[in-house]
Amino acid sequence: MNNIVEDQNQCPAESLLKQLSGKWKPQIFRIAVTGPVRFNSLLRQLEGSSKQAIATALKEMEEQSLIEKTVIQLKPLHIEYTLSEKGKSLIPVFKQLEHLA
Amino acid sequence: MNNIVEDQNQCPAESLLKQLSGKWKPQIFRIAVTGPVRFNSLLRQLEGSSKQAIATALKEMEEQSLIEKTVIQLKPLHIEYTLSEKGKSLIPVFKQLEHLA
DNA sequence: TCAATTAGTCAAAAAAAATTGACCACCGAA
DNA sequence: TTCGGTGGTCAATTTTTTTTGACTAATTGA
Repeated sequence: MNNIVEDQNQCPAESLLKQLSGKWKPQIFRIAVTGPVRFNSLLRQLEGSSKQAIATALKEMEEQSLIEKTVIQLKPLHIEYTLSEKGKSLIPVFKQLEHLA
Repeated sequence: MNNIVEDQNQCPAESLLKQLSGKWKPQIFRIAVTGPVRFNSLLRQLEGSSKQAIATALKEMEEQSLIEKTVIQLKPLHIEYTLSEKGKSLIPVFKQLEHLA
């Protein structure tokens, strides 16, 4: 997924485009725009998805620093995923895409 | 690549994002912004690409109506690919992405 | 006539992405 | 103590995407 050395991107948009590519990432992003997001909640909202699908998407988005994972509580386990600053900076791009579509 | 029936997209940005996904499409798009583009010229510009790679990307972008194929001349064969209106409408999105990157 | 350029196609193989289904551990409520 | 919810992991398989390399066919310039 990630190329750091091999990508000497002549095309700046490309890397951001790649970070949002994948079957579930755009939908997760869109839901995350509205507020913090939880694993099992996503699983229920995204019909046709699976634990694995969600887990992979969240992990990659976290690695790309699009979202941040926060342990809210341990005792009854409660984890939240939130858009990072970088993630938030992509909101206008999404808005523009939605405007076009 | 295309889902028409199965995609009842809740996520409008998603389909446009998918149309620009693929290893070579963003780069081809970016070059096409600067003017009409030819097959072998792309092949030379995009290091690491191949005829097949370029052909597939161009074909899909044409199917998605992002670019238009025009036969300029037959006798010495000359074909050009140009951004369509839909393609041009994505330029601001690209600009925004480049601005962020 | 030979070489290069134009713009491709086709099939096979390799690599990457997505799906499927089993498994885990912990907590809380009934 | 069993059931449902929390948030995952792992391995195997399937599907999709990308790569590789051979092949085509017409035209132009030397």
